[in-house]
Amino acid sequence: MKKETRKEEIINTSAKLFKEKGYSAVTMRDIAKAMGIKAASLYNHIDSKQDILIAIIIALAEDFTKGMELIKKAKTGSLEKLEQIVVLHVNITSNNTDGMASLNNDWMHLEGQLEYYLKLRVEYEDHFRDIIKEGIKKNEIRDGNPEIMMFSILSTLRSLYLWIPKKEDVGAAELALGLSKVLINGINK
Amino acid sequence: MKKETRKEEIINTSAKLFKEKGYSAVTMRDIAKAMGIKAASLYNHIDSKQDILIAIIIALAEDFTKGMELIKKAKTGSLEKLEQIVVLHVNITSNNTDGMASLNNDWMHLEGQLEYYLKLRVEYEDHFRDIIKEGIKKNEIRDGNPEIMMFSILSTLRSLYLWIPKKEDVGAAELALGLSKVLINGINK
DNA sequence: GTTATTAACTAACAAGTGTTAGTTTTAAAT
DNA sequence: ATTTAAAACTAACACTTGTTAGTTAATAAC
Repeated sequence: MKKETRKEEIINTSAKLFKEKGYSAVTMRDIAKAMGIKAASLYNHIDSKQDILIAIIIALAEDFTKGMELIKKAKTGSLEKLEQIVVLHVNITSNNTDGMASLNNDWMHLEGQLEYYLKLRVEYEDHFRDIIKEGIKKNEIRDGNPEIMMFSILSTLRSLYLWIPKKEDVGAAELALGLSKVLINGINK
Repeated sequence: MKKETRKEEIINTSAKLFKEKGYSAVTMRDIAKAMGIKAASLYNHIDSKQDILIAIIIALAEDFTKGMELIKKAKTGSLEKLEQIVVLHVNITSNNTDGMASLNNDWMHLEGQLEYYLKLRVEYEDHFRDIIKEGIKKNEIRDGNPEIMMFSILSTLRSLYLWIPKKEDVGAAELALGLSKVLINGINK
């Protein structure tokens, strides 16, 4: 655990505020006040408000891309791959619930990097869908609408940032296991 | 279909813009421009920007509350009740995808009615959880963490507003059916 | 055809926005 | 002790924000 730089402090403080009110509703003065300094002082460490948002979102998006690369490569079955995706989301989200709020809700306020972000997201979803389709073909996954399946699972995983902070008692491993069970086997007896 | 009043036009236009950029990033001038009038003219029909948000969110929240009342009363099994909840979400969301974006993402910007909104939401979730717990007790639902089950299903249903506009070819009934299957039975073969 | 009523307009306000310039303090290096 | 660099400060800028006041145009009622 190396101690975070002032810049990282700004980014983390901003992410926390962005989670509460959204990027547009948070002012540079809000961020400064939360750190006990003046707004102008922030500019000794960052170039603009926009740069803070980019730092938060792009780092996370690339984490997901890297994780998906590994899962794609693995020579495991479709259901194991889906379980690994669940673990990926639980892990990344556990480490940065605040940032995940921006990734989910404030990506449209990206200015220079919007196209890059969208590219990463589309690729991620394409790989996700491929895993499901492959599973259906190999008879490991029930025959159904793969679009609905992906939407359902991904919606749940994308909402984890809201849920994890409220359930601190549930460990990451336990949560991933419980989620995998529900997402893969449903709730029907 | 009675023709919508000017006030309703403002609310619907606003909801559409709020969905794209969020409440805070949309200005009264944006709303006016989208309607081909000047910002000041909006105030002949509404009292404040805040009132627009309240109109969008509270109406939807009360629709959900009413729907849940009916489902709660019904003398059906737990799984049927869950299916009815899916239908409720699909129907309300299909009729107002734009408004659902505000309900999900901009509720924290409610000023006078925030507590009321939160009360409705907590009650809704309480009833939802009760249905799952009842189902487990009656052996209709797999024995597992009811909190995770509710979170998973509700996350999916709350994301419908993102998904329905992209899949216009899938009808409401068909979607509700496919979703129920996936949420209740999972994807495992 | 005059009168109300509705809904648009122009102009402006006070407060808040991100950001810059220039200066002072703090702390480390020589 | 002096110099240097990092990080804080004050003050201000140009612009945008929600909203109000006062006025004019369009529509319906009599």
